[in-house]
Amino acid sequence: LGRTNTDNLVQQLKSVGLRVTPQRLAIFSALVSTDSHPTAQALFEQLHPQLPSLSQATVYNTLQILAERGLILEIGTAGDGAVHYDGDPTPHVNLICTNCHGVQDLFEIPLGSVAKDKIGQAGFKIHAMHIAFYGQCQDCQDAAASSRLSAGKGVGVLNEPYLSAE
Amino acid sequence: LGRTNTDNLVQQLKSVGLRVTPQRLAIFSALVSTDSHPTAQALFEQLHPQLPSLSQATVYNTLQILAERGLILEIGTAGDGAVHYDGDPTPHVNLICTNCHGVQDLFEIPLGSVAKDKIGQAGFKIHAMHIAFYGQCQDCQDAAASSRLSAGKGVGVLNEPYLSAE
DNA sequence: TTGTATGCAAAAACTTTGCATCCCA
DNA sequence: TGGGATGCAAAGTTTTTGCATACAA
Repeated sequence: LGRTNTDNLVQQLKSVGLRVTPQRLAIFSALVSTDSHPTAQALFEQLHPQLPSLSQATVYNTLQILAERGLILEIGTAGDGAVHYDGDPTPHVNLICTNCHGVQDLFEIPLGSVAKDKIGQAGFKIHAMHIAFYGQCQDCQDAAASSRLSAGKGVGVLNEPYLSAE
Repeated sequence: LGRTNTDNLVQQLKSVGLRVTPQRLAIFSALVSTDSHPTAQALFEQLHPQLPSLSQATVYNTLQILAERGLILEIGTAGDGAVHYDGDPTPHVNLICTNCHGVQDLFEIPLGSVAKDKIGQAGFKIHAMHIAFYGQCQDCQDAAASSRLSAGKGVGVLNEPYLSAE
């Protein structure tokens, strides 16, 4: 991994108010560098040989905080029992195989009647779908506003249209 | 719950080749009757008092098989560590609060620039989104075709456009 | 230096499994 | 009756927590 890329990751960490540690950089970098969608366990096993001092707790904590700050994306479950992570938080579609639990990405979000064609091109047979927006409900916003408890640096709110009409 | 409603659930179970047992009916019915998106644990705790013989394993197994057959929907994680279920498999958007982990439904799927307005009406502030299609990847289809191992009753494939353009 | 982040290990929580029994079709 | 479904309890995974130490800023 070149310096440029590492610098970029460092910038991102700093931009959301996180300290830059070797462990964080390793975890973040590994996730961003892969097209797979690993679990905390998988990342730990991948990194541990090179970074023997790394602990599982750190991996879990780090992934959680990176997702919280919007640097990575938490993918629910892929049908196995564990949480998977996606190093690219850019809005995109995941094609999740209910058989092998693999996850493919589709960056041109296909909508309307176009969906079938695009996804069909990937040879993917759809059984079910799930669309989720993560954020804060009205109640939690109200509670936060009145209690001032969550006055820290919050993550930004997406302001653009998330989906193109075609 | 009236007889009509129960009959409907019974029909659904039979239509996907599942036997009708008191436990299944109770679990299915409880999930369909609520607007919340409970976990296996939550359903167990809700039903156990009325159905003392019910075991946790049955709840986990039943939810898994109902989701497999498309009668209910498995929602990845809501940010807590557990799998949530949605009693309505009709394609719709979930608004998941990263603070309280509550899940709201939005049945008119808002797309394009309409998204912000519709979701804004719900008072929801979006931080991230996730769109997922579940199904079978090309490799698994090929493997199934050649080995004939998964020759049992499969779930149907969605054939209609999943999302309306507006 | 100061508060965050880490490592370690134990604990908690969630989920699956094996097997004998039961019971729906 | 026969194969699927259940209950029970134990085991397996995944994830969180507490606390002392280390370290980035």
